[in-house]
Amino acid sequence: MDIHTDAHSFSQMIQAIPLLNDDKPVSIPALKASCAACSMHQLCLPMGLADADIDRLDKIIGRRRRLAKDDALYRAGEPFRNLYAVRFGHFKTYQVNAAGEAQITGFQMAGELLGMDAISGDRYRCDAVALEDSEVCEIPFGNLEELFGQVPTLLRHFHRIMSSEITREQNVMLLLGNMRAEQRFAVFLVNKSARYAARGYSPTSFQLRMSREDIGNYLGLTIESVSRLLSRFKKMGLVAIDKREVTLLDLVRLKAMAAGTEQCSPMA
Amino acid sequence: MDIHTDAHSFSQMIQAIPLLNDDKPVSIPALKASCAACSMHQLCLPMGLADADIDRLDKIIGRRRRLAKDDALYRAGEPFRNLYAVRFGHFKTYQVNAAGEAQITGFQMAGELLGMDAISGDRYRCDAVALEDSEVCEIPFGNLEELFGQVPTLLRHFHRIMSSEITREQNVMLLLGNMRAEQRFAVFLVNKSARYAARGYSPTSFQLRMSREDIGNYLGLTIESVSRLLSRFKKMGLVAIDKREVTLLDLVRLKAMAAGTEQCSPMA
DNA sequence: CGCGGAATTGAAAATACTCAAAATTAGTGG
DNA sequence: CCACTAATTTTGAGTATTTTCAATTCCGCG
Repeated sequence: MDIHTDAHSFSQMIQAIPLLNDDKPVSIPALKASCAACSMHQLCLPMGLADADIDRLDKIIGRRRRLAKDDALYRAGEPFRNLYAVRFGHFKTYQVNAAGEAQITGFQMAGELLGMDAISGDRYRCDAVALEDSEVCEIPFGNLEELFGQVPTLLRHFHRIMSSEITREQNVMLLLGNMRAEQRFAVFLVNKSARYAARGYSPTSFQLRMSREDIGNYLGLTIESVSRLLSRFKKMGLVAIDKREVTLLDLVRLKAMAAGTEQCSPMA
Repeated sequence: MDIHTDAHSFSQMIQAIPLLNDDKPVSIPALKASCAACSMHQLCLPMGLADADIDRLDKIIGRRRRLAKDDALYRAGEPFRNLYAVRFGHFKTYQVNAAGEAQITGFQMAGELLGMDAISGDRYRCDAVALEDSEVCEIPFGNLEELFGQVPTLLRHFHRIMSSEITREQNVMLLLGNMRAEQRFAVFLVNKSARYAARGYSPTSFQLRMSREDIGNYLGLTIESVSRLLSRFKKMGLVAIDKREVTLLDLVRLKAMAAGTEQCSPMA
């Protein structure tokens, strides 16, 4: 309901952001992306590509899309045309079952690819929603497929990305299938830590972009359990938390808990 | 311990199976596969390929491998060279965490592809173990990648297969994240039913190839819970079971339970 | 026929959930 | 900018589903 206001203030904010395109004139409002200039190109699809090949990739990349908090990038059932690479901001993807209950299947951050689950059915399989004001590169999949024939390095990297997504999901299955609540939560925090570290941010201090409810849903726990877990971790000196700003005070112990080597007292 | 005996009797059995290769002389003991002649080629990698392209695929396919029950097709940590397509038999794949606990991430049957999670790390990420005497086609991934450049249809289908694997795992996340035990088990049965139906087998009567323990592990439940569930379903007239031979007596109601539309009484 | 692994069943315990209320935070309008 | 309202989060108490531990039973196999 108040998304409109958000979107408006966000579009004002956008004006202030310097455009990174410099190679060619920018057509407004359809911003074109430039992988070479993107800070995420070491993590994203163009990883490891020669400059010439990055240019070819740039040519097929569609416009950028900006989304305000709570905007849907796509929704389950919509026809699949594009993959999306997150430029900045954060997203969540979730599936909705027949009974209308949602399961969050992932949280995505800058440099990560969205929409790969849609390739097989020609329709998006889940909803992708921005957790904050965000920007993505639109990657028309048909064009990408054509490019695969010309840039084998790109194809190989794409396969690696899809493969890691499979691996990531297997790790979540492991988490949901045989970890207790406290271990799940430790894994969650340590995983966030590592991903921020990979992007040059602090591994011990970051903002949780999602609500407690989202965390709980992702971890297969209720919001109350997440809240209690957080309180307990705080009491144990493992973390400090102010609103959604987390500081990991004892990353060593958190990692041990995530690995299952160490455990703390019951919920009490 | 009696695996050796199994393997021996199995290798005897193998002698009796007529070889399907006819194009060229078969080098023994490295059996070559022929996709065109394979009963699974409508479900497997060659799906939708023109005859000429199937031939090209055949040329790169490595030997067939036969495995006795409990044999490992590959183990986590081994270098990744091949994908494997199941010709007949059943497999399970499982990950082992730092604490040594396993989580089964999938059960694979004829026509399904194994090893896709290994592409990103150049090593297998999980163990793949035969649930019964089985056979796979070895698909050297390097060769497959070369073929992708020449057979775009094959590439597209490969992407669809990887994408469906992502989708499948998302569905398991949904199952583990927010379903009660009885719903999980109903989903499990209905899923098996559909996959057998797709292969021309009865959707209402089939053998569970895995132990109760494997089922429990996969569903995030204990073996005791699975056993109780089975007893309850039997008492309700939903299924009949003799050892590992299941008959689904009320597929409609099972589907409703799987969808979350209907639920039965608590564990009592 | 007896051994051993797998499966079933029962009783007790524990983890996490539900329901409910209070406290905190974010958003909105004056 | 502040105050008010709505939403989110925290905390508590009681409950329920599933687990754990233990004892049988069932079956395949030697």
